[in-house]
Amino acid sequence: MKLMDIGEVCERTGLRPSALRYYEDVGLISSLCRSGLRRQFAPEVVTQLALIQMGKSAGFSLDEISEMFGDNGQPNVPRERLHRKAEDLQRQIAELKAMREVIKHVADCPAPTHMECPTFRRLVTLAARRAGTSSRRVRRKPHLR
Amino acid sequence: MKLMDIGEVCERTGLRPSALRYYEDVGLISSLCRSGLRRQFAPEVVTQLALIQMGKSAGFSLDEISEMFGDNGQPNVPRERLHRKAEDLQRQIAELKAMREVIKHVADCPAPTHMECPTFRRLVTLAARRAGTSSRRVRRKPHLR
DNA sequence: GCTTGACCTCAAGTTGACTTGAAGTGCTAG
DNA sequence: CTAGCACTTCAAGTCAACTTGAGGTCAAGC
Repeated sequence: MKLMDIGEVCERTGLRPSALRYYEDVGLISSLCRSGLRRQFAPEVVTQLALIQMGKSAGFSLDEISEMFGDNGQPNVPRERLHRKAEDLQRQIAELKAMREVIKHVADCPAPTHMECPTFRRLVTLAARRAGTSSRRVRRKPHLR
Repeated sequence: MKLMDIGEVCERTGLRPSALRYYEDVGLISSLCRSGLRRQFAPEVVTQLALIQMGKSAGFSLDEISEMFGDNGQPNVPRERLHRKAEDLQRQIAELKAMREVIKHVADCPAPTHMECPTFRRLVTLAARRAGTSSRRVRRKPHLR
């Protein structure tokens, strides 16, 4: 089980060193030891980081992610709670689908002003009703250098 | 066509006055006129705001939203671009579904450590592969008072 | 005339998730 | 022995999307 420098982890995950150090800081991942000053990571962090990236793009905050999969990918949260997360996700999926329909409609509908198109209004008001009931929050645009 | 005070718009949308003023500031919505100091909004802003909320919970930034539906809900963006947005959304939907599967699995799988469970690893690596190809970014947790 | 309540403006603060920069460490190669 | 490189720490900066707070306006009701 060969250990990796931060640079190698970066290469394999596409993340930047500063991000990995930050994740370690907040306890999302951990390095096994140091070689001199350098952090040494076990190969599993690559999988863990994949999980983290997935969680992020699903709209979970780092806090929620570490809640779901503790320091080593183990969930430290009751099943019931996880099932609620899954339901949350289900709701967010529905919202995204609604949004996709609206966008497709806008792209293709020839009506001069969408606010007057009944299909459009129906899509939006339906979606708005749902939006009120959901509490999903989603991550923001990362600052891409 | 009766005009509305900011307070009424807030009531109908669940948004806070400060948010509406901010949206007006950045040009997402606009008030028709003032009565004294008070902004007067047309009833359509309610629909517009629903659209905005939908966009946000779909992970679009306010910038992207105003790009998609200009100041009055009219898109000022070529169809082709909108179709790309729809495809983006499709990808994000797939990611969310993957995440949902992972969570469901974690909730129910009896394996002592998930990192060793083959199903888990398969789900994660599959999802990671996809995550690399997508560029969807998603809004962050709002600061709920 | 005075209070109350709903609005207003403007500047500054907050949050999460990093990034940036300055200054230092430690191994390797020439 | 020195240079270079990949790493290190730590404090401060950045970004979007608001919120908060101080101080002001205005119409309505007592």
